[in-house]
Amino acid sequence: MYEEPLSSYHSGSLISHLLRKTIHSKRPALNNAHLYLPPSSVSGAGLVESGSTLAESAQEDRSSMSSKDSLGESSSPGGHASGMSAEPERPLSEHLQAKRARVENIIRGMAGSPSDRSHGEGDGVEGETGRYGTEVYKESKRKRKLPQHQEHSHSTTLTTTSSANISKDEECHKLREQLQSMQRLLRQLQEKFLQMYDHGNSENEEKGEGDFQEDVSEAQLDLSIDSDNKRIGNKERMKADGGYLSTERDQKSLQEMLKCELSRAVSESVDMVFRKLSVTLQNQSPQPQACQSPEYTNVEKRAQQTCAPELSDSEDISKSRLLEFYESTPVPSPEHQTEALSLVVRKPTLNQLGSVSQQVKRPYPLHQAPFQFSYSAPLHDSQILEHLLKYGPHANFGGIPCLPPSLDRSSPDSMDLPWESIAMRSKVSSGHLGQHHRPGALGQVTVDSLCLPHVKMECGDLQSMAERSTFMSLNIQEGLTPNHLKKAKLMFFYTRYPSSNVLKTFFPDVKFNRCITSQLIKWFSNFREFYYIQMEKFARQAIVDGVSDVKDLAVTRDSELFRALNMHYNKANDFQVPDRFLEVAEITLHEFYNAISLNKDTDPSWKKAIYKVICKLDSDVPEEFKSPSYL
DNA sequence: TGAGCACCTG
DNA sequence: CAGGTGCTCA
Repeated sequence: MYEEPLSSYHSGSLISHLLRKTIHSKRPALNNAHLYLPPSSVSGAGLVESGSTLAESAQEDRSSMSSKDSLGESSSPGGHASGMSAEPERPLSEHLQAKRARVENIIRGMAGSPSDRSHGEGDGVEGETGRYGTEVYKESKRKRKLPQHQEHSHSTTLTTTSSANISKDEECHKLREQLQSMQRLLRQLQEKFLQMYDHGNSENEEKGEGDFQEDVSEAQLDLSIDSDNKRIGNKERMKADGGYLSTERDQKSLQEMLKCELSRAVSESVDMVFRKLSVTLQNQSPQPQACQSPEYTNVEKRAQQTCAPELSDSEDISKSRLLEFYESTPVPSPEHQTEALSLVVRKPTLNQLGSVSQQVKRPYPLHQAPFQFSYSAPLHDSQILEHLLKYGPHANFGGIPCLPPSLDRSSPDSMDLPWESIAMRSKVSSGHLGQHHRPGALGQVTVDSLCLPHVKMECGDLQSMAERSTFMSLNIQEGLTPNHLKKAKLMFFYTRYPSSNVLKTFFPDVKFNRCITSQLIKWFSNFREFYYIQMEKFARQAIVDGVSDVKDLAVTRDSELFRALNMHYNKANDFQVPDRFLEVAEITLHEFYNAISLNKDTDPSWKKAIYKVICKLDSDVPEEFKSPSYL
């Protein structure tokens, strides 16, 4: 679809990536399916022999697998995953107004968003964080050390407000290009918006049943996560009211409204920026009179607030400079902030329940945030717009796991990683994982892990140290968090015997050392222990119960055995356990059953043979888990 | 010798 | 889940 030809910052790939994400409403249930081995064929020796073949055939078409459990995705305990809480009734007009306001907020936010960012920008930050890696575990030191780079760069920007030597034409040209690309993106946003809206409508009218599509359109429609957490989506409410058709007209009008707002905002913001540019270029004064003009719209006011000192800076008004220009914007007064911060992340979702006053709380100057968000991946307006495209200005950026230095930025993958991810929140501060976490919803949440510069700007807005540490924890970790544990447990559904390399690959946000590695290995060891204990227990129980044939021992999602395992590794039950795990569990159960039946358990090392079998049955862990922010 | 594992224990 | 222990293996 849409590609950004002028883009020097991957917006094209980002967009297509997002569109892909959107299109694939469901993650493939098992993209790493292994050859299924019927229990009858599982004699220990045979399996061991075919071990390597097994691994190779892991890529085989899954159709070769017998699907005893047809429950598959649909067996997901559906309802709970919607994450929608009931909302007190609210008049439709009010709701529409709220949406309208949100759209305006987006646009205002866009007006103040960084135009671009050079790839070099992150270097300093990364270098800084990279050095922390050393053996020592003193987090506090780390935190104190980190902000330096930012402080430096920002104060530099703030203080050098003179002598722009570069050709104004060139400058103008660059800005124009950026603005044009921004304009295109805004249009894209608009189209996407309406497209999704329409799509969502038809989907829902056809199906009448909430599914991922609805989730997507809902997420995109509902441009903000209301701070009071009371709202539910338009459609949700309509559904509650007993149908869509009756409210079709309202939706249409809302749609029209959105269209108008977006069109207006696009032209306004572009015009405004051009105006601002010309004003700034004319009088290199940091305080153009235009700023005071009362007739400016809110959008313009926002931009005027940001227009102050910086454009005159520098030998080279590069993209990164422009970004700093925005980032170093002086903290606006509260009454302005309510408008200006709309684009910006205020805080992790959990505490987004907070009041509007949170928006104006900024205990630290932007550039003096008491802790650092290093973002190795450069962030761009396109990314911001993409995020808005999906989530709106208030969407949760809380899970932003800035790419750890360990991820080589030169690697093409490092750019992609955040997009593959799910917002992660440390259980330390968030309690439980959101209910939204289910495979089908992966695509929906991916962009939450954007590393937007605004996050850095807003870190001062976080209210509690707990939140800050949560944010910190999203950078490179020197310890394992409860979220890592949870992730490890989910990984166990795929691999019972992960290699160290796998662990390193799938915990990229963890700074590995001997201790961490052994801890992770220990975790999996404990998982296996529980797993095998359950297997033995249920196998013995089956024998006691008089089960005479292994074929009568099936492991389905209804099985007690599965419930026990699921309770252990997936307590919140918000993860769709892969079918393959059920198969492996069944094989394991059969192994135990057979061994016990044959009195092999008299041999003290009788389990070893079983272990040998089971360790061959590991699957590849899905790519999503590679994201540092998964969960 | 160290890594990785299972097992036992708290 | 982590600590300790003993075993195996490279």
